[in-house]
Amino acid sequence: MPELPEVETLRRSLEQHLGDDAFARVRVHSAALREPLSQRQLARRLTGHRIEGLRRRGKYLLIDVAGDSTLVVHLGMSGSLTLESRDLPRRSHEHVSFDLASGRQLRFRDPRRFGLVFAAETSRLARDRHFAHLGIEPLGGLFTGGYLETAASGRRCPIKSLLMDASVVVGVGNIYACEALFRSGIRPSRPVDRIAAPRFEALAVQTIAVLEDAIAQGGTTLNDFQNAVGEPGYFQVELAVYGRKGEPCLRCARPLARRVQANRSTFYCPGCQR
DNA sequence: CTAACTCCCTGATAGC
DNA sequence: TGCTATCAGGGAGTTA
Repeated sequence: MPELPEVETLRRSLEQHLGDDAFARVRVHSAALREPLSQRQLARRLTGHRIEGLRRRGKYLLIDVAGDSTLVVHLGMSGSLTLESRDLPRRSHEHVSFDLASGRQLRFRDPRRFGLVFAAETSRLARDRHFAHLGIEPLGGLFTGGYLETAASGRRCPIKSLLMDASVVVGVGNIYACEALFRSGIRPSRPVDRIAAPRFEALAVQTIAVLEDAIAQGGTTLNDFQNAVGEPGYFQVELAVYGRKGEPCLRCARPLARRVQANRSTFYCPGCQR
């Protein structure tokens, strides 16, 4: 389940291994993703263009090419983007392949097809409908307790919903929301209008901390996450609450609980989190 | 406006 | 062994 740390891990591994390269050919094998893939659009914007840089916005990976175009990739639930040998046979659920000038191939694979791949004009990307409504980057220096408190004003939703609201702050999915709330001692169901300033501050600090810790470990690999060259992450061994229902809390040893909140599994400690 | 739901998809796993 | 049910969830859309 790629969240911000996994996408950042992918970005860094691509940056490291891609080097100076260019798109030579784009092939769409199956177009039915979250939004229909357009071979024509991808080919027109990418073919023959040199790769100029790799960026990330929330959970979106952005590959900028010469000529004011950007390849946008969202991994959804089960997506992967890997550098392969061109000779390697196509695997199931490989929806797009990008031949590179160096002879290698970049492949997008996504069994559950919640992912997204498209190309757009770089200079208009911020106004694209996928990005226009997005909130701030949690690791961008503006994410503070005060920011969260302001975002919460006038709202009464559970704090976990606020933390996972991409129009407030991007990149925080179910796993890291659970972990950040555990680290800050806040119960996920607590209404945002019942949280005082110091606790918002703790939550901002701990959200940043858990994301940075996960990036340092190359992300979390529960089932299938891998970076651009097929390596897994290792943060799963440091998860304190996610997936640990019934197991002892690392802080107070009481059994951890699981509740369904907003149709998502929420893991927390009934003892430590209030 | 907010909050809470539904849907999309397939692989892994549990239960019988 | 082989079936069926359940679960995983980001983001868009719908409903109240």
